[in-house]
Amino acid sequence: MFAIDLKSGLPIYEQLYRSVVNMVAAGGLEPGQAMPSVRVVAGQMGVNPNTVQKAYMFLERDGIIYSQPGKGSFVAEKSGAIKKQREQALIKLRGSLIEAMESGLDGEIIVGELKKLQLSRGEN
Amino acid sequence: MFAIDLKSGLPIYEQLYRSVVNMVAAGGLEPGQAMPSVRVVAGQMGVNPNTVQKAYMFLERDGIIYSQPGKGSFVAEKSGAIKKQREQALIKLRGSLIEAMESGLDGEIIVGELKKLQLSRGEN
Amino acid sequence: MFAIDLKSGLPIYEQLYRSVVNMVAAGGLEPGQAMPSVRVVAGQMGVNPNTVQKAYMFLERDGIIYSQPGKGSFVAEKSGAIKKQREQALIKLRGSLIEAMESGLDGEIIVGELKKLQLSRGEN
Amino acid sequence: MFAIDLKSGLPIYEQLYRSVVNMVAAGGLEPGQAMPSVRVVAGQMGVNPNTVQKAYMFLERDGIIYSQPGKGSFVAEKSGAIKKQREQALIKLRGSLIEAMESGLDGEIIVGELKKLQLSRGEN
DNA sequence: GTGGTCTAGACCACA
DNA sequence: GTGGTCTAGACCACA
Repeated sequence: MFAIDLKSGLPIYEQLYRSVVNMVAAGGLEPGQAMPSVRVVAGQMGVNPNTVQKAYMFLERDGIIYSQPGKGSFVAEKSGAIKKQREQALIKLRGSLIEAMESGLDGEIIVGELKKLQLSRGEN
Repeated sequence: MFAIDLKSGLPIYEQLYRSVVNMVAAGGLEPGQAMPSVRVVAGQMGVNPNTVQKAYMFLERDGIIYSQPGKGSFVAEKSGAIKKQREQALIKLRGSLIEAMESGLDGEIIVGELKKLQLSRGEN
Repeated sequence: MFAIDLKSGLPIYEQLYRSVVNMVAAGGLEPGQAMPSVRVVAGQMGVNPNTVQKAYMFLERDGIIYSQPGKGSFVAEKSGAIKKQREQALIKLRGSLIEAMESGLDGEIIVGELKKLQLSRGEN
Repeated sequence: MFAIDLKSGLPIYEQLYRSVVNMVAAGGLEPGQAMPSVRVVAGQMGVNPNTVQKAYMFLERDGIIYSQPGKGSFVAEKSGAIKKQREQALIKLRGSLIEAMESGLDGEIIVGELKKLQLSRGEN
């Protein structure tokens, strides 16, 4: 249903959050589509309903989904998810760049890594 | 003495660990040099000795320092620790770069972030 | 629950660590199985939770178990840990054999020790 | 003067003890020969006199050296040192064998290691 | 004095 | 309830 890894160390609600964001951004969840209910997700993934509820709360706060009382939760505009995903990617990237530079990795090596990845992705 | 920020959310022992690693990498602590004792660090930083002990334990485990009960703790050879640190930073950086590109962040934006960081670090 | 001997001189957390490693290696603890909680182990063995926590921390660091805050600790895949353990045992054994031979101990005496141990273990 | 490794983790007095035992057993220190005084050893090795004193105390207790009040310490019979060395090697070997077997290493593998070492030493 | 271990007990995020 | 962090304070071997 959603991709979570119990061994990853990341809180499960955080993994659920990201999984939904990524699915909306990638088109796996269409805008307007009904989200599975908290209980269904919890049941199918063998996870505590409180945990799913927490993920949904943050998703709504960030405008990735919206809830209609009595009807359930629905997927919001795709653009919001994409924006959020980029924000998160950028924050993480900044952290990695700082660590890389603090460890003495040269700027050229970093740009080299980037170019290698661009090439490999361009060839896919 | 060492840089820690109680509000950062990161555990204190983890901040101490990183602070020492960075100082060794930057040459602020020379190989063979005596580290300030667990009790001294605890006293000067207003932190419990157990917390400092925990940081020192991880530092020894990772070969950054070595301890001699009864004598004190000493900075280990620089090369091993630094090399390991760079490896880890590079692996993390690759992951972030892939995520950034998958989220649609442009290569130019990424290089831009790198340049911003280089400037801010160069000006320090 | 786990085998510890307060008189042995070895730290309690180290004995707990070894006991768990041996049980996983011997199949007494199956991969994926839930470990008894830190508090339960502490209570049943008459030991402080911090001490058990320390053992669990090292077990997780070495990939013998993995922890999920809020859920519990679980036995990890068997293969990785065991393989590592064997490697370390073999390296240590080689060192001991060299020392034994250098000190003039005969090969037959060494094999005799091995057979004695095999007998005593086979009879358990 | 004597072989000690500050990073080894073994107490220094224990390393001094072993170093003397090995030197007597190997003939580097002759029976009847005067041992360097505690102060000289401490001075030359940059070690606390208390530490050297402790090593000498155990060496005398185990009959490796003997002291003549007012004259100093002297190397005892070679046979005592050799016997002690073998004892220690055997104790260490037993520990390694137990660990090796607990980690699941087969008895044949262990004997194989022994034979490999015997061959390589026979060819030296 | 120095590192290392341990107890007792508190508080936190997460489930 | 569960793991994780932290304080306060004791005790030990070693130097």
